[in-house]
Amino acid sequence: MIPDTSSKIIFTPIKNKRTFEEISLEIKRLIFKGILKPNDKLPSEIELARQFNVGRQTLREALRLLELSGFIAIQKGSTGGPIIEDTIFNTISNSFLDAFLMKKITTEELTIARLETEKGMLKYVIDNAKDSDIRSLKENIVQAKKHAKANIRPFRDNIEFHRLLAKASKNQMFVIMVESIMAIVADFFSRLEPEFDVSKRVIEKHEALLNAIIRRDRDKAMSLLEDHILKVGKRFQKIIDEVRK
Amino acid sequence: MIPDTSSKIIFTPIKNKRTFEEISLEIKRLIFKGILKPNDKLPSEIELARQFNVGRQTLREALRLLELSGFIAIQKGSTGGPIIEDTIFNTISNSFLDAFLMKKITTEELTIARLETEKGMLKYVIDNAKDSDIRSLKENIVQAKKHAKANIRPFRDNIEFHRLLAKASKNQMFVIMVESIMAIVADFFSRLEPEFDVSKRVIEKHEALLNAIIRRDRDKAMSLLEDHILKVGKRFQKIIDEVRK
DNA sequence: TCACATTTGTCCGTATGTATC
DNA sequence: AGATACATACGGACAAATGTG
Repeated sequence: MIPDTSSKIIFTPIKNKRTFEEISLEIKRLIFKGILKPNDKLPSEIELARQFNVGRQTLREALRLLELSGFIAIQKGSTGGPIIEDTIFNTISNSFLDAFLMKKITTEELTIARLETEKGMLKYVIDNAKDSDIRSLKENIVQAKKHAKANIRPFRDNIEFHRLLAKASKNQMFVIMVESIMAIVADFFSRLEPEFDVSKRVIEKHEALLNAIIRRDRDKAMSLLEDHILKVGKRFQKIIDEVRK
Repeated sequence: MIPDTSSKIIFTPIKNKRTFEEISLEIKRLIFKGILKPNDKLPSEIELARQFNVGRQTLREALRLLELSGFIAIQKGSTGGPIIEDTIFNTISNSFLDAFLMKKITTEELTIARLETEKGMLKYVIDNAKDSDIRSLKENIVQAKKHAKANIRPFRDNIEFHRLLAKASKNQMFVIMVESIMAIVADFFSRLEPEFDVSKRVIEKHEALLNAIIRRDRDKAMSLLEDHILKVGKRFQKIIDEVRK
C-alpha cells in the first residue's frame, strides 16, 4: 500500500545531521554530563575513528567543530592527541571581533553597550570584590605605571584592568561580556600607531576609579567610570574618522 | 658560515597555522574586505581545492571552520556548494548556550546580567524606538494572546518580545547580548513540562511595560522591567532547584 | 516521471611532518 | 640519534542528495 502522506502521522527523519556533527555532539554531551573533564586525554584520531566506526576524514571534521567551539585542543607529536579543554569564552570573544570586523557593530554601538554593561556591573564589583581582587587591581596599576615609565605602551595593562573589574563582580556573564567588548578594543589599539596612544593618561583614571571602589563610593565610582568610557569612546571614534578620511 | 642565532635578526616562522586555518582566514579576509558578500556563491569544493592547491580533505576542514563561525552555509546537490552567509550572531548565542550547559554560568548570574543589560538598554529603546518597532511589539502581544487562548504555550512569543525590544534600541550590541541571554532562557523553557508554565501571566507584564514605553515613562518602565525579570529569574531558580532534588 | 550531471558526504590508503622518549 | 606515535595532508573512489532537462 502506498503511504498516505496526507495523514497526520509524520515520520521523523532517521538522520538529521551529518555524521561529523553527530560525533561532535556526542562528545559534547559527555563533557556536559561531566564524564569528560578538562585535561582528560581523548584517544587518537585513528582510535576514535575506529570506535565511532567512521572514516578518518569524518572524525577530523568533528574534531574541527569541537576545537573551534572551545571544547578540545589538539597536540601534535608522539604523546599528542585531542585533550578536553575549556576555552568557550575565548570562542565567544573571537566571534564578537568577527562581527565587528564585518562592520555589523559600530564604534558608537560598542561604546554605549560597554558603558551600560560596565555601569550595570559596577555595583556588584563594589559589593562582591574580595581583598584578592583589590590587590590584583592595585598590582595592575603598578604594572601599568612601570610599563609607561619604560616607554612601553601600557594599553594591554589598561585593558586587563577592566577584565579584573569584571572578575571582581563574581559573575561569569559579566566576565564574558567585558571580555568580548575588550577583545574588540584590544584589537583596535593594537593596530594603532604609537603617536595616537593615550594610555598613559588612562592609568590615572583607573587609579581614581579603584580608589572610589575601595571607599565603596558608588556614585563617585559610577561617574568616574562613565566619564572614562565615554572619553575612550570619543577617542576611538575620532581615530576611526581620521583613518577613513 | 653558521648562522648567529644570538644576533638580533629574528626569522619569523614561514607557517604559523595549519593549512586549513590559513585557507579559512583567507576567505574571511575576502569577506571583511567586502569582496565576498552574503549570497555570493563560492566554487565547489573540488574547484576551491584546485585553486588553493590543496587536497579536498584540507579544504573541507577550512569550510567547517567557516561554517561554524557563521560565514558560510553549504548546500548539497547539483546546484549546491558553499554560499556566503552571515549568521555570526547565531554562532555567538550558540556558544553562550554551550557555556551555560557546561555550568560555567549559573541561573543567578544569568538573571543579574539579564537585568542589568535590559535595564541599560531600556532608555535607548524609549529614545530610539520607531513606530514600526512599537507596531511589532504590539503585534507580538496580540499573537501571544491568540496562542494563549488556543492553549498553545506562548513562551516563544514572550521571548521574541525581548528580542524586539533589543531591536528597538537600535544598537546591534544589545541585539546580540539579548539574543544570547534569551537563547539560554528559550532552551530552558522549551524543556519545561507544561504544568510549570507561567507564560500566560507574562503577557500582561509585557503589555504594561510596552504601554510605559509608549508613554515614554522611563521610571515606570524601568521598575516594571526589573520586577518582571527578577520574577522570571526566581521562577527559573525554583524549577532548577526542584529538578535537582 | 525518469535519467543525468553536479556537488557534498564519507571512506580508504598512503605519505609526510612533528613532538617525545 | 633513532624509534615511536601522533596529527597533517594528498588522491582516489563511491554513496547520497538535489536540481535540471
